[in-house]
Amino acid sequence: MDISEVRSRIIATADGLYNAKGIQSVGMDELRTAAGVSLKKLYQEFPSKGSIVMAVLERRHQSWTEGLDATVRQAADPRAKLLAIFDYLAGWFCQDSFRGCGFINSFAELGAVSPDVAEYARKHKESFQEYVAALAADAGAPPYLAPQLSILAEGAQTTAAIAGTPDAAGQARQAAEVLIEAALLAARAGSGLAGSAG
Amino acid sequence: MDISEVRSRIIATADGLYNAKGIQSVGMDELRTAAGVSLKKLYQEFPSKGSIVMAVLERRHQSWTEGLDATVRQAADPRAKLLAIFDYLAGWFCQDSFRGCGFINSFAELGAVSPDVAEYARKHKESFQEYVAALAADAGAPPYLAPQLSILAEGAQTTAAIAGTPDAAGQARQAAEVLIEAALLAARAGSGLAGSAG
DNA sequence: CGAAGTAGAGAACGATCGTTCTCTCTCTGG
DNA sequence: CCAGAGAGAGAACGATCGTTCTCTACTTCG
Repeated sequence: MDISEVRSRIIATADGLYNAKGIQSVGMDELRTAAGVSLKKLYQEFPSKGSIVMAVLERRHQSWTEGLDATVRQAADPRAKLLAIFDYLAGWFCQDSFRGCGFINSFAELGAVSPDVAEYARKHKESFQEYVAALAADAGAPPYLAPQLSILAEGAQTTAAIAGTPDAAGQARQAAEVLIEAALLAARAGSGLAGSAG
Repeated sequence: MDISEVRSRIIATADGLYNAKGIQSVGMDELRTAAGVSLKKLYQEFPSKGSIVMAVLERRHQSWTEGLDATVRQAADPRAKLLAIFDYLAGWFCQDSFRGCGFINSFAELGAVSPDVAEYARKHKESFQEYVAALAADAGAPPYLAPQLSILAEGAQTTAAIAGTPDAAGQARQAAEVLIEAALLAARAGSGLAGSAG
């Protein structure tokens, strides 16, 4: 467990530094100092910087998934769960450490030269879309709603990051309300017709 | 004019390389070879790599603005102009060279360490939002519509880049239709009431 | 023709990167 | 008390980066 403690401390430190300054701007020596471990131990735990990057991405994925799900679970009904996605974003955007989605950033930085990073970012976004799709299905919405909400969430992240303000979360949430409303109306109308016809 | 020709050739080459491989992954020597100029001439035209990056950002901003406006101008009515934004995105996403929004990417890569890059990315996004706001105002939509459509456009860009498919453009366009419809309905209802009251 | 200024090619330089090696110190087993 | 394994600190290494310098060749003007 001690060996795991130092490992997770390295990953957590790397996560913070990579988020704050970008991956390529943080050298192994800076990470070593910040994590308070020897360079030898660092390379004992990880064979290369690339493997640290992948470990950080895994940590981010887990953190995002758990945090999002915790917020969504607090919502009462399926429609509120869909909107809770944007409440989670709002809380995230207000953190001082927020500098945009770590997967979008790492993809932008390394996606073209590191297939592993590109693939992991793709899978992360795919899993988010599937998560939204499950929530939308629970709400009885037609399948086209999930990509729409996912795109809104992605856009809110980059907009908030570049603008430096959390406004985009609320704006995206209001847009989501409209889209959900319209999709549910269409579904009810569609299923009603189909139901009466079937 | 010849001095300007070599300069623009350098910028165009740098744009292509930076887009394809990321800024930090492209060295001055690679740029020199690809542009077919001597290292001396390169540093004669630009004092540093950073200034080339800024010149590339300017070129991207101009290219984006002109391309978008050309597509928008072809649309007949204000509502179609708003939707034309997503048609422009669709065409862009289908290009082989598409690797995401260059401003999002450069912000992710250098925003934390280069205030100039961060500021330019912010201004670019701001100008896009103002452009959308003007189109939305022409359509008679309430002011909240523009940020919603901007966020959709941003999200479509990152989604398409990471997923590697152009699907997001169409999905965002459909969402935009719903949002525009709802906003115009609300505006007509609101102005109708206000007008009858005033 | 001859001299001088200019441009190109690439070597060179200092800095920094990821990674490895060395040296020293400590801790443990007998 | 001692021998040896292991860990920490940081020097060292090769590669690469951005940037500058050198050397050569060509061109142009008198």
